[in-house]
Amino acid sequence: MPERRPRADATRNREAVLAAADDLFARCASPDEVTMAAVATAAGVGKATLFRGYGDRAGLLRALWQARLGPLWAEVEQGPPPLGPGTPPRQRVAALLDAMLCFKLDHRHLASALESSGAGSPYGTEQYARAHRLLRAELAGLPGQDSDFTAHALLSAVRADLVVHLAAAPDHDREAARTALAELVAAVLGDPVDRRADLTARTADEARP
Amino acid sequence: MPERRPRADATRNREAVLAAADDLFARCASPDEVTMAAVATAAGVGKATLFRGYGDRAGLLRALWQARLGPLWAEVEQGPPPLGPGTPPRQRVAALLDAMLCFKLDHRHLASALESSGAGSPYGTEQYARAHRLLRAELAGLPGQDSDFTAHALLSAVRADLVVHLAAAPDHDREAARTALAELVAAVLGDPVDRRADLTARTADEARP
DNA sequence: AACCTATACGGACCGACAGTCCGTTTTCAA
DNA sequence: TTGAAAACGGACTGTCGGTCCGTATAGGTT
Repeated sequence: MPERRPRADATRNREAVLAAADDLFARCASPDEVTMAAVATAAGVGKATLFRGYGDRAGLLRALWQARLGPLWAEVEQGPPPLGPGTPPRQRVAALLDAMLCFKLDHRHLASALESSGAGSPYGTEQYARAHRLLRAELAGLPGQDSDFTAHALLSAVRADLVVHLAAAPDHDREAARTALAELVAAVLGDPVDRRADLTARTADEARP
Repeated sequence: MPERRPRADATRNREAVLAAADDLFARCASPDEVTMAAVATAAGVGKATLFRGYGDRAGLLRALWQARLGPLWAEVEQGPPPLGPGTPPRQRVAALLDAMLCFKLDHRHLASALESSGAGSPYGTEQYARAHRLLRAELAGLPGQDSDFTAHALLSAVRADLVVHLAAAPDHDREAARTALAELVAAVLGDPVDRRADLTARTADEARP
């Protein structure tokens, strides 16, 4: 079997569809006002081409997400610290969550499209499973609670629709959000340094009668 | 204006619809195989009666959720400790989250129906706003991080689809889940007792070269 | 009991959208 | 050049949420 490579027009159209979809999701307020027909038209392509290329709506969303997430994930898997492997667990977990928050802030439209109209719940997607496995593995090297549940809980703090909700607030501030998340992570991990300082200060305040 | 009360058949039908919907959601695997027509038929009622009574699908879901959640919410607002008011913040937050976890475990089908096919994201519903306000208020009385974000993060740890996902695992154990959540809450709140003990142990381990 | 009307009922109907089918066009290797 | 595999596109279908409107009924009035 000579293993033909795909035809030129096919790959060209794949690209066009992804670009068109990205653009439309960015432009529209709600993900589900972006119909498959609209994507097809915007990409200058027939509807069947969408479905042939991606199976269904959820497939298109997943592919688009995958394409955008690719670089970040590569950095996580084989990049330098603090995202890459070989980083001490505490720092890597913090870096991972910070990166996810930033990524989702930068790709809100896609993120919410994926979660809401995408494929029901994010749990059960391969993406989620990978992120969860990684996080759980890092947490397992740390003292403290049930690493499986903790990984879920940390990931849930950067879920797309929560991020979208936070970012939609009139007084939203990216850096403040990152700080708040970092503090949460530190608290959950029981960061020895911050926690000790924090404890000390609080004790000093409260102990004074 | 004499403020007529609704006709007897109207209220009877309202009940019937709620009961039928609850039953159907419990019986079906995925929430969106429960069509409005099916609910109408199961309730022995015309489709228009559903829409007249609840506006749209999301409205029906919300009403159903509200009806089931009512008792719990009443307990939170005016019941005895630890759920009711007057409880010390740490304990009340823990009790609230535990209660939410249990409630969602007991009403998985409804919970996931509400979140997935319901009305897109839970943020923006009055229900969520109330829970968030309450939690934030309790957290504000505690030292530590940004109480607004922390409230969101804690609530996200008991989101319906996460709970459903956890409960679907073959080795799921209700008590273990409650414990894991309680530990998470303690960590996030920086529970002074547990935390200090924990710190001591860990420091002793790590400090030794 | 007969009557009257606001209120509610129900199922035929509509528009929209995800997903499919099939005749036509394009690529590309021989 | 040619022919067949690969890809295309838009008309078509099935389903579902939601509406419309003629009909039935509750329940107050006489």
